[in-house]
Formats: sequence, structure tokens, C-alpha cells
Amino acid sequence: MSTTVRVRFAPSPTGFLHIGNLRVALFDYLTAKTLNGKLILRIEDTDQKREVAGAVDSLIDILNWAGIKFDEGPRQGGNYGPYVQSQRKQIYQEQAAALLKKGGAYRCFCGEDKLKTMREEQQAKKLPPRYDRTCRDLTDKQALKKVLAGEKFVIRQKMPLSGEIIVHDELRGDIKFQAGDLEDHVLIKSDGLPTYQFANIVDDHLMAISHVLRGDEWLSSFPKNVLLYQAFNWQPPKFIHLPLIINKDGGKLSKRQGDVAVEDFKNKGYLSEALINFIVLLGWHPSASDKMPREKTDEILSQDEMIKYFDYQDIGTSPAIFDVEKLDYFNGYYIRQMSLEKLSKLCLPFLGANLQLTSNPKKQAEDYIKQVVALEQERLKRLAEIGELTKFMFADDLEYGRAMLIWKKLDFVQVKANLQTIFELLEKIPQASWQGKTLETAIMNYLKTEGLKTGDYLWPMRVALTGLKASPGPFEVAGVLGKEESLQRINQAIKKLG
RNA sequence: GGCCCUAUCGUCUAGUGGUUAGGACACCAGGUUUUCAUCCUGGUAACAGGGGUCCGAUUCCCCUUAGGGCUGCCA
Repeated sequence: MSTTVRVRFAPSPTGFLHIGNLRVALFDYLTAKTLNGKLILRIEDTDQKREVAGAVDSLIDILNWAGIKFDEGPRQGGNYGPYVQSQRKQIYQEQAAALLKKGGAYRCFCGEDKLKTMREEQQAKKLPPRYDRTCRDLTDKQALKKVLAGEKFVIRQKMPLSGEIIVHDELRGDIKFQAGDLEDHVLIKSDGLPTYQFANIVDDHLMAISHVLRGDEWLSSFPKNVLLYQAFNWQPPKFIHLPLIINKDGGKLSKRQGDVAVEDFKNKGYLSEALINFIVLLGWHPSASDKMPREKTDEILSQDEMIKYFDYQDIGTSPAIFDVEKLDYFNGYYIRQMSLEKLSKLCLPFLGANLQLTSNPKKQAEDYIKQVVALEQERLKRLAEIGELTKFMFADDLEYGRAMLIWKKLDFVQVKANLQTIFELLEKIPQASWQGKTLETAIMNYLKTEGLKTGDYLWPMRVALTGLKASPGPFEVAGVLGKEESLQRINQAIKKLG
């Protein structure tokens, strides 16, 4: 009997989607896709203190942006709902009661203050900080009496006191733990809500999840999780613990060390294709698949290719450092591949300030913007750079020092003469055929027949048109700028030279 | 401190009991070129250390070292 593959992504709505979580979601998605399974979104919002308003919506939106679509979840529903844990309180209560009855858990009346001092004392004595199991041996009668008296309590999982627990991770194989090292951790908090450890396992079972992918920070609670499945007499899913993504210094990728929120990457102008392509390579590589053609040496992967080559068993186990330079490469690549239509639209939000630079309506028109974006397409690494890169195409006056106009060993007089030549050549070109290519042919032909050096003329021309040391070529720029403005800019440069 | 995980170029990684240890990013050099970018060609660069096992270990085992995670009524 083959069981249906069901994979879930279960984030906490604590404000933003962490880049590491995006990778978990991606691997969830790929696992579901490659195994013909379903992808489920479940919101784990059992910690009310950390909850952030609107976080669920932004979470789903950004996941959509990244191209990860769910089969079941809070928005689309499904047969295993509700998909938000705060709406499942009843379920956890019932399951906890059942576990209590089975003897797999017990009520604990020790207050938080008591636990805190207990921990401090243990640490002072260099003992492992652990709950001392005071309430574990309370009889049902004693416990009930306290409940009736209105005492607050939590429900703790009853761990075996000794023995070996062997758990199986799909990537690492068997991992051994001593039961004696395990704590009777809290399943139900005194506010009646479950902890992650409880809700997560209950939901995975009730939602018939077959594969659990999660960060390997969960490895240490893995034996407790397995024990809980055993206590319920449930069949555990397959567990795949993903290695962490770390920063350049080898530490945890946290908010302080730059951007970890997927939103931030989006706002800086990273394309979802690039981000996904980069991130899928953190811990997995297509060359591990025998399905990948041998002649493929690059790492550019479409979503279809990822699905074709992906196998969760090929995921590595060592942590990966997040290297933004490689991300930038992918982003530049995908920007270059993109249609101008699409790119121009994506760039628009980053061009607002430039449009303020001019009062010329022609320069604010959609068509002009598109041509300007085309000028920089092969140079763009992040969409947000488009503003700085294209200022010169919007400004009515350029600011630059006249020394910049000088090419190599030429002097001011020569450069001025050369610019005048260029001016005269351009002046002759009719408005109607004013295009980058035409200009190029005209000027290059002239320089060639006269036996002149291109740099002597083209460098000053380009600087006159852009005011920049580095920019697109003079012909393309002039083509987009139009005859009138091009001539005006060259004239300005000539004046600068005295 | 205890428990657990991890270890191939700077980074992401492929790989095998016998390989010139492969690719990608970055870097360097050259070419194309008016600059920058793109593009093309080439190059530098790695099996953490020590013990085993074995005819032979980067690969298997152990130890050390280093890094990371957990050790919450957070997830």
C-alpha cells in the first residue's frame, strides 16, 4: 500500500519570513512536487506573546511571490482544517486529556518562579538545568484536588527514566540518545495552549503528514517527538532535518547581520527566480542527481529543472554560509534574461526620484523609461540600483568636471575640436533616422575613412552625454536621448572646455 | 558544563577504497571594446590534524581540534 505524500510548511507568524524558512518551504515544495504529493501550509501561532498582527497575510503573500503554492492552508482550506493552530485549541485539549489517561503525561503545578530558581541553582552547581519532576509522582487524586482548588498547572510529557532512544533521520541515519538526558518538557502551557512540541506532533499526525522537513535545530528534541508518537501509538512520519544557513562569520543568520527577511531581498530588487535558484543550492546540488545531463556545468535552474533533478535524499547535512555575491550573480543573470517589458515594469517603483529630476514630459513617458532601462539591463545586479544608474538620463543638467572629458594624452584643445567634429556629424543626421545604430554607422564610418582613433572621439562624446566615467555606450545613449538633447549636451561640453 | 549535529578550493558544492579531486560564484590574466558591463579563453586555489583498518585511504572506524545547535510554560 502506498501512502499519499503530504508535506507541510509550518511557520510561526512572528513578523517576517526568514530566509532560512524560505529554504525550508522550498524544500517542502520540491519534496511534495517530486513525490506527487500535497503541500500544506499550517500556521503555528501558539505563542501569543510573539504574535504580530498581519504576519500571516504577509507570510502567504511573500511565499506566493517566491512561487511556492500550497494545496491546503488557511486561504484555500482543505479536509484537514483548521490550518491555524490557535483555532485548534479544542483538539489539543482532547489529545492532552487522552495522553493523561494513557499515562504518557502528567499535570505539573510548579510555578515559573520556582522553576527559574531551580534552574539557577542547578547551573550554579554545574548540573544540567532540568525540571526535577516533583509533580511526576502525584497521584490522580492529589492532582485533581489541586485542580479543583484552582491551582494553575501545565501538562508535561513523561519521559522514560532510562534506556536508549534511537531515532531515524532520513539524511543522517540513526541517532542515539540516552533517555536519562531527556527532560519532561511542557506539552500544554498554563494558558491552556499547547507548546510547539505538542501541537506540532498532534497536527502532523491528524493532518496525515508523511514527510517532515525542519531545521536541524530541532534535532535535539527529536527523541522527545518520537517518544510522543509512541505514547500515542501513532506512526511517525519521515524526518528530514535540514542544515542551518549561517552568516559569513559562521554564526546564526540573524536580523542584525543584514537582511534575513525575504521582504528585504524583494525590496532591494532581488528577483524571486534568482533568490530561489540561489537558495536551492544551499545544501543541495543538481549534480548529485543522475538525471542531470553531464554537459550541464552551470547552476542556473528553472523551477521545472529543480523538480526534475531534486531528491530530498540528496540534501547535505553540513551548514551553508549565505554568500550574497553569488546571489548577485544569479540576480544579474535573471535580469539579463528577462524581457524588457517585464523588467521595465519591475524597475518603475525604483525610478520615482529620477522622474522628479526633470520637467520634460517626454522623459517621464513609459516608452522613454523602457529605453532607459534597456540601456542598463546588462549592468543591473539589483533592481534598486536602477535609480542611481540612470540619473543622467533624466537630469536636465549634468554635473561633472571638464577634466573627465579628456581621453588619455589629449589636451583640452584637441578634445574640444573632436567634440565639435562629432557635433557637426550628428547635426547632419536627420531627426527621422536618429537611432543608436544609425549614429554608430555614421560616426564609425567617418572615423575609419579619416583614419582617426575611436577613443579620441568616443570617450569625450560619451562623457559629454552622460557625465560619467562608466556608462552605456555613446551611440545607444544618444539614440535614447534624442537629437535635440544630445546636441545640447555636447554643446555644453564644448563650452566647458572654454 | 551536558547532549546532539557538522568538517573537500575564500564561498556553494560534485565525487571515489586506486581520479591530473570536477563544476559554479568570487578573484587574477588575456581577448572583444571608447569607459563600465556583457561575452569568450585561460589561470590561482581544497580533501582540518593524529591514529588505525587495508596492498592502497579524501572516501570506512576511533580520537583530537574547530564550528554550530539545543539545554524556555519560544518556535
